[in-house]
Amino acid sequence: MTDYEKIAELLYPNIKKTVNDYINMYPARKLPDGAEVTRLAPSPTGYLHIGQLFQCLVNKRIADQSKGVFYVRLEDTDQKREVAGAGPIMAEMINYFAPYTEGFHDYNKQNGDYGSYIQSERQAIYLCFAKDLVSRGLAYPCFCSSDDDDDESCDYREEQKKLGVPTGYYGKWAKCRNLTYEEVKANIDAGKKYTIRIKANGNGTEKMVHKDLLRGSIVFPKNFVDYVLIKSTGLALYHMAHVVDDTLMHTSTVIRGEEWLSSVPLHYQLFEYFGLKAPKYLHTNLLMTTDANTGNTRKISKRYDPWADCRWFIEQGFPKEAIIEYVLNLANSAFEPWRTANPNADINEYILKTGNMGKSGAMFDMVKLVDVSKNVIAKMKAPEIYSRVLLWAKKYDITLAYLLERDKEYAISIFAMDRDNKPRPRKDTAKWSEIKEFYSYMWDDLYLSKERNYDFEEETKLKDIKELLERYILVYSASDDNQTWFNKVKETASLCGYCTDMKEYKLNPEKYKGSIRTASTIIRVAITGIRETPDLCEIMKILGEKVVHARIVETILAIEEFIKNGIE
RNA sequence: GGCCCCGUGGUCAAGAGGUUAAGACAUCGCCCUUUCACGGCGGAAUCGGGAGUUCAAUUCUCCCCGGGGUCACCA
Repeated sequence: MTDYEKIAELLYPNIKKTVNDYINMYPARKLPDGAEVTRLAPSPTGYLHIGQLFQCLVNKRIADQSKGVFYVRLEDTDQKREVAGAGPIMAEMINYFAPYTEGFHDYNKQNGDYGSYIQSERQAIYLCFAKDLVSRGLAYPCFCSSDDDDDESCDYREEQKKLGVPTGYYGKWAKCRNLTYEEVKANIDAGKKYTIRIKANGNGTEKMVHKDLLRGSIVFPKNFVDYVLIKSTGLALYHMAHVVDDTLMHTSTVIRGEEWLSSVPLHYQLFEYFGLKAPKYLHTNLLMTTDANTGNTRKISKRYDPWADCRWFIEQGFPKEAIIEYVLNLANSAFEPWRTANPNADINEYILKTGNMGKSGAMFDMVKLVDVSKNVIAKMKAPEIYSRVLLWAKKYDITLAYLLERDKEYAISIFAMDRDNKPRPRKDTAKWSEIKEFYSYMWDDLYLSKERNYDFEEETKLKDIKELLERYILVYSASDDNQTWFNKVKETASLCGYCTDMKEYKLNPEKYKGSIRTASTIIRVAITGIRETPDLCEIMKILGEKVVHARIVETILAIEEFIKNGIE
């Protein structure tokens, strides 16, 4: 037995399995040629971040389009940062946007043959791999930390900064690197806690090449820092878990954010030490935003940007297709031309090519999302909008939900306005939360409960409004078709001195009180309170004779009141 | 500061030695129109800077500058 083997036994007498045992336990997946196995590995520290969704969608697409597998693994090795209950909620969100079968769903619900998909349950595996490294002298126990906290008590970092050399545990600062069996044993016997560190073989000048699926060849100095692999608690760090898990779970391509690029040398070293083949890597760009206060570009943060949390978009009522489309568009610029060419194709038919993904940080543009969302909603028919809005409203707006359910047909007819019967549908709704306010005049419950604030045009005189409405109410009939309806509006307008021909009006505006636009606006405002609405004739038909009548009369009365008070 | 990534209009970006430097969103103007939205037409707006290589550089090389990431017993 070598000293290394003796140390390994001393540290982990109960680990009997070998690395090979585990490797044999999880044989390669049976998948068609070219199938990619990808994963999302969130840590349960909060809720799904929009940047994670970005990673998630790319991973999912790459797997699906190659007939491979996309799975979810919970990286919960950091108990300190863990937020209770966050894991299952994250899984639910991932599943909402990118349905998956294999992996973690809940602490008592996992699917797949390569589990556990919860890292805290994999401790024995990591320790086995660590023991293997220790027994071969490629890793070693380090006692440099103080007993009760995770702060390295060695103050070598300050010294290194002063010296202007890279910070880290290496070289002469790596005091535990060459401890003998006897020294290790003495420390252990003294009850000292220890971490396991990799014994790096780079010297800071030796180079290595990483071939990234997106970024091409990148030259790094070979890793020369003895990073911690196993914490003093016995739990693994990301680097160790990544190498072990992605090997055992047979991940073919690791797609992760650019923030991981700088740890690639460490990961390669680990694979090399284990004699394992590293997966393919793709390091994506990062999602950014402009800081409202400083004007600087920065990473999207949960602290400052409420929309960093994916739930925000759902609460706002953005359809998930819109969110997916926009994020995919950010990930891959070829998406938008594809969507233009295939407006009705299922999003799962899109083939995402890794070569033309963006390399530089992408600004998250809410305005563009809104546009994408409007287009997505514009493709929906009224019944679909109805069920979508209802589903949303049940959770976020019970008043709306009540109105929708009270009279389903009525609600659908509202959503059908300027939409189902038009070649080019309206594009004015981006999210469900806008619906209630936008169509508030369509429900008396909402309309009557609000303070009336007639939005007539400034220059229109009250007495003229009154006159027009009084005349119009006499000819109005709920049974009129669109043409008849408009003819009546024109006749009334003409009688009151408005010009019904826009060209004529533009030539001689002084001859008239206003144009047919002015007259129409008066009726529109009398009925809806506002100047901008879908087709007025349709609105009046849906509202019905009684309501239209009541609203016009109410308006006339209100105007009389204004006039009485000397307002013109 | 060391190492690494990135740099085309306000935003996402196509272009890979020779182009009037695409397209989408936003913005401005006009048209259509009973309002708004839609739609149509048009405008303004971009190759970070400097050296090289070349007959020719947005495109290749180098330097600089700028932005970002990372240097934890976090992921």
